[in-house]
Amino acid sequence: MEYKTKQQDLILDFLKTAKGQGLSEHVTAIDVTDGLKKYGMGKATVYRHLERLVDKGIVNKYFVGENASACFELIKEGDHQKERCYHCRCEQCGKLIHLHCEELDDINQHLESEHGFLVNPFRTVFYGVCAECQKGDE
Amino acid sequence: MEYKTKQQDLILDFLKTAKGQGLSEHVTAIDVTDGLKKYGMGKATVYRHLERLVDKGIVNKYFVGENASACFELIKEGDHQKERCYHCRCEQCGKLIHLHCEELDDINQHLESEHGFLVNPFRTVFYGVCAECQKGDE
DNA sequence: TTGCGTGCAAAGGTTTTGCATGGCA
DNA sequence: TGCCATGCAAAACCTTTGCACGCAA
Repeated sequence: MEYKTKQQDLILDFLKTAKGQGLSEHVTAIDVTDGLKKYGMGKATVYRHLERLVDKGIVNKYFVGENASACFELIKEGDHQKERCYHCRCEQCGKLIHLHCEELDDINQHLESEHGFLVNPFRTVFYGVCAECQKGDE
Repeated sequence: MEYKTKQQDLILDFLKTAKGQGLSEHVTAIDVTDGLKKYGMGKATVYRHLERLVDKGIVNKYFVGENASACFELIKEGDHQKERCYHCRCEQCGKLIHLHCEELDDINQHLESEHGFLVNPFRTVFYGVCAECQKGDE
């Protein structure tokens, strides 16, 4: 049995509107904790809810960057069908790039048919160097 | 100036032979620490050396799975040219699959030419579900 | 002898857990 | 009234840092 609580809604709302709060789409548990501290929410509650949302398949959890903190992202409705969103992480400036690309869909299909591996695009992050940082290197 | 020490060699040897020690190619700092504890090696030394090896480009550091612990992997000679090695992580059984695939090289080229993003294959991990676990699901 | 490398312990940051209390059904 | 959810604090966990000593050059 599961109860419906204020905190539950607050966390979901925060994830939905994270972009408007000066944060990127990539939100750490700390971000959520800090953002909701004003409502008197404890961090344990945040962690417990985020974990539960991940289990339910509503939220995606992934790791980017050097630090050991996980990122959470709401999975949008459309994402299940075609609006797949891939992440590229620049190892130099730390920027995280969202991109939608059919070629990447193709490679997932290839991995599935040839290697039997079904890719989860929400979790997968490409590491590398972004265009700007490549310019800076030269 | 850099000194040559016993510990340095021990860590490199451990990475080279990790596979033979009941571990996969994917070794965490904890694995190294535990494996070399018998030689009286402190964990700080392990972390400092691993970081240095990463800076030198000898060892690759990447994150897999739920826990926040980093994995380290020796970069083999051939890898720099064509023997690129991609990682696939099964979200269900936790298995980590190494694979060499030209199609994946193609996608990297695509990301570079079309999106200006230069992928680092050593860091990039595909998340998803492996063949066996897909069978189990049905 | 110089000063980098080491090991220990302590600190730092993130996440998990225990427990008494509060709130939903 | 039951019992899940919450908040606080403490613990667990991985990693980094400070410091005195040891060892390579």
